[in-house]
This record gives sequence, structure tokens and C-alpha cells, in this order.
Amino acid sequence: MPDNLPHKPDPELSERARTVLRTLVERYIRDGEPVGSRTLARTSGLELSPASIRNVLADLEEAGLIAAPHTSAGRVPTASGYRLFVDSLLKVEPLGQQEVARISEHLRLGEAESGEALLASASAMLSGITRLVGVVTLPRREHVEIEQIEFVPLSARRVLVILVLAGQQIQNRILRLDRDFSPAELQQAANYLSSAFAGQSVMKVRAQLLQEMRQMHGHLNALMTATVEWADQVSQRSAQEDYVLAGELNLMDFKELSAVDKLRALFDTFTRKRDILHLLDQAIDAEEMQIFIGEESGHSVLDEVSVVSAPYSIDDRVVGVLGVIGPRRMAYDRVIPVVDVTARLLGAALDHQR
Amino acid sequence: MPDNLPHKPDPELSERARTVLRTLVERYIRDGEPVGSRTLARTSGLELSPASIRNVLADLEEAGLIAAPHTSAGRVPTASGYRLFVDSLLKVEPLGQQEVARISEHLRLGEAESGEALLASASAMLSGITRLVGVVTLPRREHVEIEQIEFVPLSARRVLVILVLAGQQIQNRILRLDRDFSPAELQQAANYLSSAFAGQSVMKVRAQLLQEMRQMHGHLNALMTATVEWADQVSQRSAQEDYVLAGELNLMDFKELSAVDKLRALFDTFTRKRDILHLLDQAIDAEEMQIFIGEESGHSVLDEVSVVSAPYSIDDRVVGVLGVIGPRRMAYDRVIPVVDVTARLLGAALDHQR
DNA sequence: TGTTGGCACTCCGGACCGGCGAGTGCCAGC
DNA sequence: GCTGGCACTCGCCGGTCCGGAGTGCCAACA
Repeated sequence: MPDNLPHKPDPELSERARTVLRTLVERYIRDGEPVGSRTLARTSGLELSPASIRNVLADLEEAGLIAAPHTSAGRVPTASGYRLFVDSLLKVEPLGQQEVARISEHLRLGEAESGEALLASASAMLSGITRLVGVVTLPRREHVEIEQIEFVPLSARRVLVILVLAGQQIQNRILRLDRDFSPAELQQAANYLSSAFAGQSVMKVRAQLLQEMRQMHGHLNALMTATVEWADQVSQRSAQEDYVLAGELNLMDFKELSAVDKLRALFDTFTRKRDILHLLDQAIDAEEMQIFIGEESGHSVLDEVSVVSAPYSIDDRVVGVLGVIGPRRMAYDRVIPVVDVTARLLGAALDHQR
Repeated sequence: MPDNLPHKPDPELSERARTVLRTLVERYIRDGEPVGSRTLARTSGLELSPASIRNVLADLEEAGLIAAPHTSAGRVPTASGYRLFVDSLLKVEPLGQQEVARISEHLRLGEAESGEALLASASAMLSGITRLVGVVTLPRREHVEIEQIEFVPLSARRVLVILVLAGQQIQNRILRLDRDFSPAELQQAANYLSSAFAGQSVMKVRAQLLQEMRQMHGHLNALMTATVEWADQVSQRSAQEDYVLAGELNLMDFKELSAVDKLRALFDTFTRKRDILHLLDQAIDAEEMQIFIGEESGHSVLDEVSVVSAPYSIDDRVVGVLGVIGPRRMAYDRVIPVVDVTARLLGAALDHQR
């Protein structure tokens, strides 16, 4: 995380200043309007007059934690203000029993037809509970094990290839071939490949497998090579490539984003995906919850939003991230535990079956 | 199509009035601003003074074909104005060779992994070429033939069911069972079902099949019944249920829609899907190109947009619709042929394989 | 009779203005 | 070190004014 603002080397805020900052941020998060000394004097709990509060505010402003949109408006937290807030002022209360139950309810594999449907509903959950944008990356497949490979003959020269991956993920694709294969041959090829992969990731075996096949009796080769290549493609794709969004429209409800061009820019980057994925990647690598506030993300389009994200795992291996995107003034105290819990539960739902 | 406006019984417009209306609509489509007598006098080709044009405009207004946003603005076409325009004033020029080629290029099944990917790329095409919103419904499956059914054992009590439908569509789902099945049993069940369906639609055979199975030797029943039920669900779903959108964001570029709340309402109905599907259904039933202009759609959220849609077929049976959604002032002369051609080519791409 | 120029009128949008309210910074006094 | 007081700065709101665009109507003309 870059040290974003060119300011004093942590002037060690006084307890008072911390209280003021905290109530200011809380207040601003609540109703999105710059807050002034007057309101703070009343609501901070400190027994101080507005005038004294103003002194504190001046200090905070100098420290780069808050800013005034214009001379006679109240103050607004800056990115570093929020940062300090979430890092050391925020008291996150864990989710209630009831809410956890509600989440895990919706994340049962019960009616979900596939892993992908599960991801979608996780995303919808996130967005539904927080009234922000939910995002869940498709599980990274480089390290995901291949459990099984099957061939289903469709018609002459058309074969359906089925790839069963760990974590309920199924991929299929139709291959067009230049000669017929008998059911027995297909079976043979499937057996061979399935045992060759034997619960390993494509990455691990690919090279060796292709090597091996090159020296083989030839006539199943076309089919098998094509299959391995495709399996490889499949595992390259994903996490780096795609995610499921939900509730994008919620962003339209926040006045700080309601300018059409800002929205347009945001939605554009949502569909372009690259920037968002780049951001989420960091969270995958970190293997723990990450929060990006405004400019911290390093992508100027995202200057006005925050992203709260947590990685999720299948069988104890981190394979993806999920999270929430919303305006900087989001209710971090609620969002953080929701994201956290959802990540855990999604992981559980995905590896619980076997 | 309802006779929308409570006005004169078609006062048989003069040739002059028609010309004025045509250039007015064309102009308004071009730059979205109310057009006045002055501009019309210059650009209509008629050798008339603004004053005379005004008389004509008064007639057109009385006939409900145009309207003035306020006293001293130019005129704007009403829904019925557009209607008359597209029905009898519009000269649609067919697409150039080059563009047709470009479309069919992108609609090759070549790299498309599945039918669904094809639909998505059709949608993207539509949106890309017209700079509007592209929409393609998933093919209706009630009448689509089931070509094949396969079972792939995953692990004890988990079986992957694969449904191969006509038109490159593949569905799969994991079934959880309450006892083990041997590969031989699965094979047997697959054979039985595949031949029972034998290229027919689920709808046709469902009842009879369930009946038959009820009297059977029992122990494969759980599996097979579940499969038939699911196949039935699959074929109920779709067309009535889902579509692929592309380029929603394009709507933000039109000033007449750029109010955040309007956009919000529109995007909401896009994700709610119901209204849009209801509209598109009519196009499916009509089995020919349909154009809904503004209020004509009957859904007040869609008052400010037009929908140009055409059904597409697989193997000569209409199974879905595709089209374009945009502001009323869209370039109908370009959009219409694009939609038309894309529908044909998509159909072709979908049934060309076998 | 249809076409035209002229004219008064309407309306929108932008610019300008002044007052109000909210909030600030600073200072002097406690 | 806290506080009240005070002058000051803005943004916002409503009002007014003006120019431009376009209209409807009328009287004159071919």
C-alpha cells in the first residue's frame, strides 16, 4: 500500500482528534453531507464547543485526513482519513447469527445447478445485503485439479468433451474431428487422460503429457492433443479473466456518483473488466481481506469508490476473490463482516461436496 | 398494433405533408433537437418559405404526428409520427456486401464454444454495429428436439447428466442420488432415455414417458424420473425466461435518456427482464420483424425507447427473437436491415451443423 | 386560393444580482 | 486551553432581465 499523502510522518493523533475524526467519518458515511464543527460538537460526545472542535478540525486537515470541498462547507474525509478510520478507529461488530444463517441458506448447493450458479448467487447476496455492487471472480483454475474427463460421441466427427474440475465446476465443448472414433476408442482415450491427470492440475502435467503422447501409437492423438490443449486454455482463463457482478445499478443511488459521465466511466470499466481484475488480483495474492479506498486503487476511474474484498478457497487453496464495490462512504462496519463471512461460506459450499 | 391516438381517421396526408414529415423525422433522428419551419424550408427540397411550412406543420400537429415540446420550440415526431415514417416514408437500403460479410464472419461457429456463446456474440454484434443495445433471447426449447442424453458417474451418488439439444445447445447438471449406480446401469438408462426421446421435444413425450416408467422395474426409476423432470424444466425455461443483452451503456450517450432516474428505470427493467420478454414474445408469435415505438409497447418504462426485433429460427422453426433497443430517434433505415440480416445469419449458424 | 413577408408574442436558457444560511478562521477574554 | 464573538467566504436559491428561436396570425400579393 503506497504512502499516499505527502504529509507529516504520522503526527500521532491525540485521543480527542481520533474521536472527532471517527464521528466525522461515521456521520459523513451516514448522510453524505460535509459535516461542520457545530454538528460534531453536538454528536461527538466530547464536551466541547464548536470553536474548539474547529481547532481539532484544522489539525486533521493539516494532517491530510479531512478536507473542505470549499471554504464554508463542512469537512469530508479524504482517502487517508478513511484509511485511518478503517484501520484503527472502526469497531466491526460480527454478524448476527441470523444473518449468517441467511447467507449460508442461499449458498447451499441444494438447488444450484452448478458452481457458476453458486458464484452468481454469492454475488447477488453481497449486493443484496449491502445495497452495493457485488463481485465474485470465477475460481482460478491453474491449480485446480482435474477430476475427470469424458467423451460423448454426438455424431460422426463431433465429440462432446467434458471436463470435471474440483469444486463443482464443469466445462464442456464440442470438438470437430477429421475422422470417426468408435465408442471404444473414446472410452480408451477418456480413461487414459483421466488417469493421467488423476486429480492434478493441468499446469503440472501438461508438458509431460504432451511429450508422452507424441511418442504414442498415433491414431488417438488428434483427439487427445486437442483435448489437452483445450483443458489448458480453460485453466488459463478464469480468475484472471472473469467475474460475476451483481447490483451495479445500486451505484446510481449515491449522489456523489450520480453524474452520468462518472457512472458511464465506472460501468465501462466494469465491462472492460481489466482494471477491476487487476485490483482483485492483489487481493488474491495477499490471501487476506483487502480494502482499497478511493485513489489507493491506483486506477483513476476508481477514485470515487472503495472496494472491500476477501479471497475464497476451495479445499484450502485460494482460488478467487469476492467483494463489494461502492462509494467511498460505505458502511465499512457492516460491509466488512459480510464480505468476510460470505467468502468463508462460499468456500465451504464449494468444497463441501465430494 | 393499437390505433394509438384519438384523432382524425387518417386524413390522407398530402404529398407535401409527407415530405415535410419525412425530412423532419430524418433531421430529428440526426441531431435530436426540435426542428423548426426555418430549417425545414431549407432542407426539405420543397421550394417553400418558412411561413408555408408552418401551415403544413400545423396540419401535422393536428393529425397527432408531431408535437411541440413548448410554444416556441420546433417540432418533434410523436410515436405515431415515427410509426407513419417507418411504415411508409422510410426507404430502407439493404446492407452492403461488406457488412453482411462482417456479420456472418463473427457468427461462424468456428471458435464459438457453444450455442450460448454464439448468441452472446450476436448480441454484441447488434450493439456494436448500431451503437444501441443488442438483445437476443435464448432459444425457446419447448419444441427443440432432444438429441441425446448421457450420464457420467462422478463419485458415489453423484452423477452428471448431459442433455444435448438441437442447435448446439448443451445442458448439464449434477444429480445427487440416494444410492449407487453402476456404469452399466447408467449406460442402460441413457440408452433407454435417448431412444425414448429420439429426436423429439420433451413436451411431446414427457407425459407418456413418465407413465411408462411408472410401470417399470423400479430401480432405475429415481434416476430417470429426475432426469426427465429436469429436462422438462430446462425446456420450459429460456425464451420465456432469459436473454443476452449487450451494450446497455450505449443508452447513456443519448441526451433524451441521460437523466439518471430514467436510466435507472430502464436498466432496472432490463435486469428484471419480465417486461422486455413480454414484448419480445409478441415478436416471436408474429414470426416476423416487429417494431415497437415508444408508447406502443404498452410498458410505460419503455415510453422513450423503440425496439426493433426479428425472430430467428433453428431448422425452420422460430425459436427466439433478437433485436435492438434504443431511443425512439434511432436510425431505423440502418437498424432494420441489420437486425433482419443478423436474425437470418444467426439462424443459419445455429442449424448449419449436424 | 395558395404563398409570402411582417409582426407581435411566447418561451427557454443563460447571465447577473442579492440575500440567506452554514461554516470557517482568528482573536481576545476568561 | 477553552470559549464566545465577529468578520468573512461560499454555495444556493429565487428573482429579473435579455437574446434567440420559433410560433400563429394577418394582410398583401400572384
